[in-house]
Amino acid sequence: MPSSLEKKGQDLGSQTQDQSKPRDMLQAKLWENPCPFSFRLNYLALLYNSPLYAWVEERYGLRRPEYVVLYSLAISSGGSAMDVSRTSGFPKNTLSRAIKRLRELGLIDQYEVTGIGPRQMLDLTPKGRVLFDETMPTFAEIEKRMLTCLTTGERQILLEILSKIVMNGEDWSGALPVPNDEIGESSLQTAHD
Amino acid sequence: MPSSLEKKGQDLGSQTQDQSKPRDMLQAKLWENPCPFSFRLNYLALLYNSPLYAWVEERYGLRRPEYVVLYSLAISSGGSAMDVSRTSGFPKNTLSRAIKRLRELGLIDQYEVTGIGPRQMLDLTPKGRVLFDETMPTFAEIEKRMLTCLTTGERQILLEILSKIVMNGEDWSGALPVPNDEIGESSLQTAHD
DNA sequence: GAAGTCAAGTTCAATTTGGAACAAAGAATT
DNA sequence: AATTCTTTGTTCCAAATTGAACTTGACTTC
Repeated sequence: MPSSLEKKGQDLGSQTQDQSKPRDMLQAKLWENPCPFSFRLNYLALLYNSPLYAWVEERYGLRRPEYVVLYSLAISSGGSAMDVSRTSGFPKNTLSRAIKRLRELGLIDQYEVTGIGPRQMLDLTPKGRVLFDETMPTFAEIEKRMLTCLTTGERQILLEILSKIVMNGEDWSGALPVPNDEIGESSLQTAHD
Repeated sequence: MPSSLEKKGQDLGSQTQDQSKPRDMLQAKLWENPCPFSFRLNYLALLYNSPLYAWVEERYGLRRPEYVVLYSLAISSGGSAMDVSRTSGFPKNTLSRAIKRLRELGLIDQYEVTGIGPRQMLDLTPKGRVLFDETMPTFAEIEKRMLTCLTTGERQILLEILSKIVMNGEDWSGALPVPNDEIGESSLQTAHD
């Protein structure tokens, strides 16, 4: 449902002040945004994820964290819960529940490996592999469609550039700059608690 | 599918075996992923959003949907709840709550405009504008840091390409391909409920 | 080898979320 | 003009999420 943006290509030059507002807001977020890159990131991730995870849930009864675990294990040949957490952003207790359910469904197995602390290694069962092989093409197909409007060269450049940013993630993510911190008490009462 | 800058961090075996696995999963998601673009999208959005919204919540007591409303209204000079919903992905009831709280805090105003259905126009109060002006630079700064590893040309190209994909969003988002749909009952009993 | 430290995973409780039903204001159709 | 239809926004409530505390197992240091 979050995908019905601007059904008709109405001319937005009319300027009657209250007509095509949703389009205006999208245009503003695209072209008058102090964070133009971040917006595109979030917006595209949204447009991509929503229909796919809705489909997986409706058709396979797997919620998003569960499918994320399955997918992560599939392409990296196993791993631990913390691996999935760090590369997907879900907190470990959410993943703990997801893993429990996936095991109950017989989609993944848990190997107790001694010598690495309380860590437990996870991997797909054959059944889990079948489910992944069955669903993955749909994810790949939407990604393919998403990139159809680009030339082959553009697709290559895009991946290269994004890779660069990801690999430098440790440099920019983390500590905040907090421009006027420690001095300005902010215009708003810190109303939490 | 990987391009020229393959496997930069392959030499991390010098460390103990402790930290090697999460690295491996990240590398797998980067270079052996059938959806390499989607992963980068989600991963970068995560890395960007998490610290920022945590900061806004801790420092200003505003949760993410609330700040999203504020930000959206700020850069598009007002709008309706549905405008924000469609451009941000949050469902309308979540935004309804957020709007209510922002009004209670005196950060936004609600103008009843007759003649446009039940739609209500929202806009920032001066107080809301101050809060936006105070917080926005931090968001912009993180985005700037995120892009420091790129040349000016690369930044330009990146924005152009992403814009193209966003503008074609209606073409690829929406109906799913569902490769082997309608026939295979899937390998998993639809175990939801 | 015993105590302390640390990271991974689980459980619990409180909060947040979002689907569904509902209410309200125009617009469209007759 | 009356009756539907459509779109926006709100309320309700069940379910999901996640921070915090807790448990477990291994490594470190004495």
